Amino acid sequence: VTAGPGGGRPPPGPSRQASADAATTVFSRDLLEGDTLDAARALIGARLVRDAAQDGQDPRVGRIVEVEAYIGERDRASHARMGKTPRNEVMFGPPGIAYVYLVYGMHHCLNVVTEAAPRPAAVLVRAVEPVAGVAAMRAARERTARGAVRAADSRLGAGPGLVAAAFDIDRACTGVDLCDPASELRLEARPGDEPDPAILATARIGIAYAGEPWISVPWRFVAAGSPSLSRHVPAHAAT
DNA sequence: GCAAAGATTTGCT
DNA sequence: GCAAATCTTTGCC
Repeated sequence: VTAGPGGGRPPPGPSRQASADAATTVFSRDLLEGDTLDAARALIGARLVRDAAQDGQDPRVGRIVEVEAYIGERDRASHARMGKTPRNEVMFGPPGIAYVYLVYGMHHCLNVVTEAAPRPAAVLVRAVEPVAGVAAMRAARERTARGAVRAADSRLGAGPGLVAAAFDIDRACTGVDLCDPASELRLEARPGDEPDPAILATARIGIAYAGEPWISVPWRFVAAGSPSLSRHVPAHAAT
């Protein structure tokens, strides 16, 4: 395909105009198979990608800038704390799979399953910085909100429920292999020409029910200085 | 079978 | 800063 700037639509078939774009690579499943805290850090800067619903539209791409780790049955903040249930079953399976749940009866949250089966763990994608497909993200947000979305472009994915809304993610996405380049919803590696993000670690958000030490463990990771974080980062956050 | 609570977001005071 | 919106999942009777 030799389409010029703003040029034609991609051809049908499995080749996703691979030659026209800067080389993108799938996010390696190996990075998700080991320690979940390492996996969480590795996901900062990676891309969340959703293919366009129709030819001629831009795919949605978000740079992951905020995540949280939920690790094992002993983590009282994790959905795995009550053992395997119908809802959390996928957490006990292989890494790289999507786990999506509904929270507060209205918001969906996307997790990436980590660690080898049968260890239950996952990383919650809390915020992304829009990179491409911004119009599609806003349109999806407005469908969910059933009204105008006043947020700035940089804030379209600035929270776990907002990531799901902007990317049309719901529980039907549970089980999708996010490391499969053929998946409509997937992860891609940080572009090679982008520097390593500076990462800060803080306590996780919204888990006061879990008690200590789970409330305080620094298992939330953010890309320092991103305009798309769900919340402000404490000044003394660890690296 | 029923009650309670939740890995959130938004808008109003 | 606080409360409402909204419904699934889980725990207990």
